[in-house]
Amino acid sequence: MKIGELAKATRVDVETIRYYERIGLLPAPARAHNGYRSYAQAHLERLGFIRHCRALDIPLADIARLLEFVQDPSAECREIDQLIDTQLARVRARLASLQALEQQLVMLRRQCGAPHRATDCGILHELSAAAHEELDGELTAAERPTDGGDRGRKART
Amino acid sequence: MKIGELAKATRVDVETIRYYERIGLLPAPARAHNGYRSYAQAHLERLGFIRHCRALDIPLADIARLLEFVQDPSAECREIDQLIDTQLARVRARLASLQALEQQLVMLRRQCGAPHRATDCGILHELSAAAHEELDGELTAAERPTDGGDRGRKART
DNA sequence: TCACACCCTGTAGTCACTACAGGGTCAAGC
DNA sequence: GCTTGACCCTGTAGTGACTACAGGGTGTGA
Repeated sequence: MKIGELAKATRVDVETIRYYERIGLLPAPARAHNGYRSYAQAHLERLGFIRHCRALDIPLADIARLLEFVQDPSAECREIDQLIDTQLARVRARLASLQALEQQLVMLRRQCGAPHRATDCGILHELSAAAHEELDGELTAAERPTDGGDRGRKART
Repeated sequence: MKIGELAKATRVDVETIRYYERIGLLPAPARAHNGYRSYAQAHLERLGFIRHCRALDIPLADIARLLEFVQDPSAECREIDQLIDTQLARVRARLASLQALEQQLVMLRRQCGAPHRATDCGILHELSAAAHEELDGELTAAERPTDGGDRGRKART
């Protein structure tokens, strides 16, 4: 099947499929006479696996590890458990952080109700007030944006 | 104060401060005779504001908007409310998504308890089984990784 | 003087995509 | 046969919010 067909079958974007191939997550398929990629059933299954993992927010590096286990019948299940446990911990940490965030946003939102000027806006006052209490640890569970924390973080070894 | 001092005072990384200056979020400060940046109190306050917003996961573009309101005393509070409401909605959507994710991971984790081989791993079977039920909409609330959804997404206009 | 912490600019990399440029292929319709 | 639009290709760059590094300058205490 051609890449567009695979994309439709798995609901993974064509460009994402090519990206996965480029980074080695998905093996390069055979090519038709016209240079088009020609995917087999194994590719469909593998991409489905990948997609399922992505839906669980599992990082690509971990997915690669899981795929290794799929290929290695002698591997121990323990590591797989650990991967899922790690992911579960990540999700839970993020959940806790977001719950704290929500609370803070709700409280912040309460600072402003009736229409008035920006100068009188409780939200801005609250956000600005924080600047003076910075070292008092006012930002507790939301001390750092944990969501974007990995954006620029380099795992260089 | 020098950049390192500002970084320490606000707990924002030196490189992040320079990044904020580069993108215009933080005005360029005066320079000492040796070319070093020399920050005033206003910078400290502004950066504190920014940091507080970041801690609330507010995107930089929205923070820039909020900062405009701080500078514009005649602006209406309504837009500030909307920004916070939008962010609150984002956080809540993400919370819902993560909660669904957690449930799925918990159930997935249950597929595996006792030590055994990867071939017998219920987790792998479950992740692989999804590949055959792809079009049945098994991936519900976690249909797409919503967290990374903005990673490659381009808001090109 | 030396060593080390800090500072500078500019560039590139992280993560997981996503978009685009420029060009080729295929098939249906005219 | 020609046109058109969908699909395909490779290679490159951009997204958002950082983060790291190269190469070089400054300041200060020992």
